[in-house]
Amino acid sequence: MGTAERKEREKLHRKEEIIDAAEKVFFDKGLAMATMDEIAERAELSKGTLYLYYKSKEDLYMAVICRGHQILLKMFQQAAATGEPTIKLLQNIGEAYFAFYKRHHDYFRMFSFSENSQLQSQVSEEMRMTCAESGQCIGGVVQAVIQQGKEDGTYRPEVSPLEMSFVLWAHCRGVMELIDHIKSVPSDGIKRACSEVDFDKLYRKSTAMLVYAMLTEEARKNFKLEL
Amino acid sequence: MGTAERKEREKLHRKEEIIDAAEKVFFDKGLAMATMDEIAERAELSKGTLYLYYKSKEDLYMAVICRGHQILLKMFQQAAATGEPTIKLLQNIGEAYFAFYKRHHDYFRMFSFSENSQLQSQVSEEMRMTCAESGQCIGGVVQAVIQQGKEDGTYRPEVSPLEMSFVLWAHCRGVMELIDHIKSVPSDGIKRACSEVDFDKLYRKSTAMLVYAMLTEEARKNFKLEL
Amino acid sequence: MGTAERKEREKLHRKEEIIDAAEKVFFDKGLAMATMDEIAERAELSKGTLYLYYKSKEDLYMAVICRGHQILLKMFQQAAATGEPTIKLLQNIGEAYFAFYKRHHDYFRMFSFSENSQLQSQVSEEMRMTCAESGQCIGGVVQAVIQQGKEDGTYRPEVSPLEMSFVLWAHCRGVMELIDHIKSVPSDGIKRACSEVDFDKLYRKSTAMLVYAMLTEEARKNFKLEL
Amino acid sequence: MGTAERKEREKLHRKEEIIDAAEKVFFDKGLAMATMDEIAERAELSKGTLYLYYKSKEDLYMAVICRGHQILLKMFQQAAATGEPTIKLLQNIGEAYFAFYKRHHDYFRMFSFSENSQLQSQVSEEMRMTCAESGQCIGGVVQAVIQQGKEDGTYRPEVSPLEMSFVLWAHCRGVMELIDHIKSVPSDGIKRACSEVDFDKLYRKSTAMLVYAMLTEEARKNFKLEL
DNA sequence: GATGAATGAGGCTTCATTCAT
DNA sequence: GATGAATGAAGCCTCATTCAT
Repeated sequence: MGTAERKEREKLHRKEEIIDAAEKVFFDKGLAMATMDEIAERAELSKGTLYLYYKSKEDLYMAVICRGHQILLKMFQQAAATGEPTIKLLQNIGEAYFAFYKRHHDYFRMFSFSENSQLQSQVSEEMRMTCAESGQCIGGVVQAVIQQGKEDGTYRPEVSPLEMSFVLWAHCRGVMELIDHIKSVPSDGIKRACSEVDFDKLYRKSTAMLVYAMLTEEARKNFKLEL
Repeated sequence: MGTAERKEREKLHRKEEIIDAAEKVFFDKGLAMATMDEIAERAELSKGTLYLYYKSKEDLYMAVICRGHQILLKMFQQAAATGEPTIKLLQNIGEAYFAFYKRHHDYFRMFSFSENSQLQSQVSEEMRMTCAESGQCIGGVVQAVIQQGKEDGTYRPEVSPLEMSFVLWAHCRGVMELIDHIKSVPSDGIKRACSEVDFDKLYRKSTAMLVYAMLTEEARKNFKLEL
Repeated sequence: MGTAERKEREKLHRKEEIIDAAEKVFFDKGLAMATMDEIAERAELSKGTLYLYYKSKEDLYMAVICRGHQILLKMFQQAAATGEPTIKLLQNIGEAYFAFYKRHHDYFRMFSFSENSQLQSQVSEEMRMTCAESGQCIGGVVQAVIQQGKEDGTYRPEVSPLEMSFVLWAHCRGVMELIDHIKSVPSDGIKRACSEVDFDKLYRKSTAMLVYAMLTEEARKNFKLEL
Repeated sequence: MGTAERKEREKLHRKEEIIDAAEKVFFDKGLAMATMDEIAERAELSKGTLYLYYKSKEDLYMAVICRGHQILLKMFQQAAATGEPTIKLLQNIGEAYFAFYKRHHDYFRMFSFSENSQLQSQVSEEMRMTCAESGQCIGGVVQAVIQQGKEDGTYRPEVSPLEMSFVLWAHCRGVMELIDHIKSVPSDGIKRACSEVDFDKLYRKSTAMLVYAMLTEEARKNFKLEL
């Protein structure tokens, strides 16, 4: 019956509204400082209702993470679907990740925080799974592109798509975290030392270094690595 | 007079004892779940005494971070002082970082967590400075080695030691964080997919990829990059 | 709907219950020594619930003050509504204030304490306003009576009701505070010196002195001032 | 011996220094918010030393009160020693009290607070006595002036110097407390209502009202009471 | 006499979560 | 399904006072 469907739709819609409110609060206050009261108020719902849809504050936090995953996934998928040569696709993805960091700064920071093991232990099994899956999808896009690149002779045959997707993902994240940290830390010492560093370029360069190492001799001919 | 000196020494010693206790609790419970009560009990001191030496729980947390920095710094310094060729030295440092991750797992995790901006905002200006400085020393070791390698023709002239120290540091951290995360997440899905991945090797490979990209043509001849 | 009304009523009732408990504790221990624990226990509520109704211990203290204001206001209103000649009404109010001091000793003391500026700074803006208003109502009663007396020729035309209400109020309070202080201080020296002073009479006499000064020549004829 | 004397002098001097520091802190923070740490720091002494000279924070507070008493006493004595007619002397004292309120605002407020019975119960018997005595001296000056006025026919024979000194003292204090309260309370409502009240004049007027009532018929001829 | 490190009791307040309506 | 009042466990931190040096 349409009734059940409608109910289901409404339920999903309500869940989205809650996340709308939650993410604003989490962005602003962080997990520890956020309160269910504030989220409820922002969602124009009672605190009790929040618990009707999410088991705990931590689950709600992870639900926001999941939404972030969806956004990033979409960006990756678009980056990988331009029909350009595979070597360009990987660059596109790198750019997409950087764009995500810049445009969705708050999500990016939540991603890092969400791996905290104390947090994980407080999240429901179910939500943890959901989130892990949405995270894997993202990695899947990278893997697929590398696989494709292997097949068309761009990447060396010994390259493992799974491994290299890990490496690229971890690398990019590590570099962006560093950039983020340096920019946010109010240490004049560091800031002065880094005044000449162009972090945007550095991100691209460093990623290119990894890609370069994966290329076949043939592909390297068309790839100019600038340090 | 010796009296003042002794007092000073005892004060420092007491601070160390407090950190001894604090780190055990933080390792075990994380910042949020750790309580000053437990730390005091473990240090066999009253809670009030803790506050005589550290301004807040967060400051104490950062003091533990600083100790971790010291440990890592020492490991980096030893890795860089073997007298081996510069190309080896960077590998040594990479290995040292990985060894640190494995031996001092808890410190490593605290490092990541400590960059949380909510936390930073609760730490006293003074402690934030202290910690930032100890962190910079570590980077300094890497920079120096790269500089040395540039001078002896191992690394390309266009390599910037500051930039590359950032990249290497961030890369290694990113990869180790990923490894740590995959290992700790109880998602069977990921685990199965990764069952064949040798993470130790992957760490080395990925780091080598970056190093490789930095090498001069000459140096590459003696460097075998395995993917 | 009646539901909302009932809820509202219950809420007010709960607030009253909390004040019931709080005033007992404040009377007994004073602000500094009173604890929210004890108030909660006396109210048979959890401590958290207290904070659902009052923002802080200080706000709760002021809420008790407000109740005291209500009591005094009622006493003043009754004293001013006997239909007696205006000269008697002011005496009635003076008597009412003295009766309040004797019957509601604890409230009286709290009134003095509540003007402490340290305390005021810890009270919420909202509560401060509420309390200030309830205080002003009391003064309003005195003003009205003086105004009435001016109009019927009892008090001199140059008498300002606002000013004289201030003076009478302050005078009475000052005298009662002194009496209270002398009685409570365990200094034998003072006690002996005052053994012959009839404080009840003194209060009346001193107030009469002020009233006398306000009277028209005409009214003075019917007013016997005893010193 | 001179040695013992010198020691005594030094001890007194040290006690004064401590009060110097303490009063600054109490003026600034009030009793509850003041800490022995801050007082010690301001006195450039260790906390332990404070306790060598004063038994408790409360005792120290009362020691400051005593100093205030001395100041006021001196002002009263000067006011009463001008050789003017007795009717003027009482006015002088009233003016002196008002001047004290204005110049030594902080002492004045402490006077009020010091009568709090919770505080009294925490003060040492010894200090309480000392303070009570210094307080009585002040009243003594007023009494003496009234006595003198009785003898020279200014005040009615039935006037009791002890009682009237109480009344005048209490009255003045009550009026000044009210003025102080109105000025410090940030309630616009009250402020607007009082914008036309000249509090300095009101203080004088109200005090004159009391004095007027005490005068003999003869004396009243030369006394113009303005309301 | 002076110090200042150590104490430790205890206060206020916050919030995630539940449950009766 | 929605509410929101009530809970109650804990947490961080303060500070007057003491005492060994």
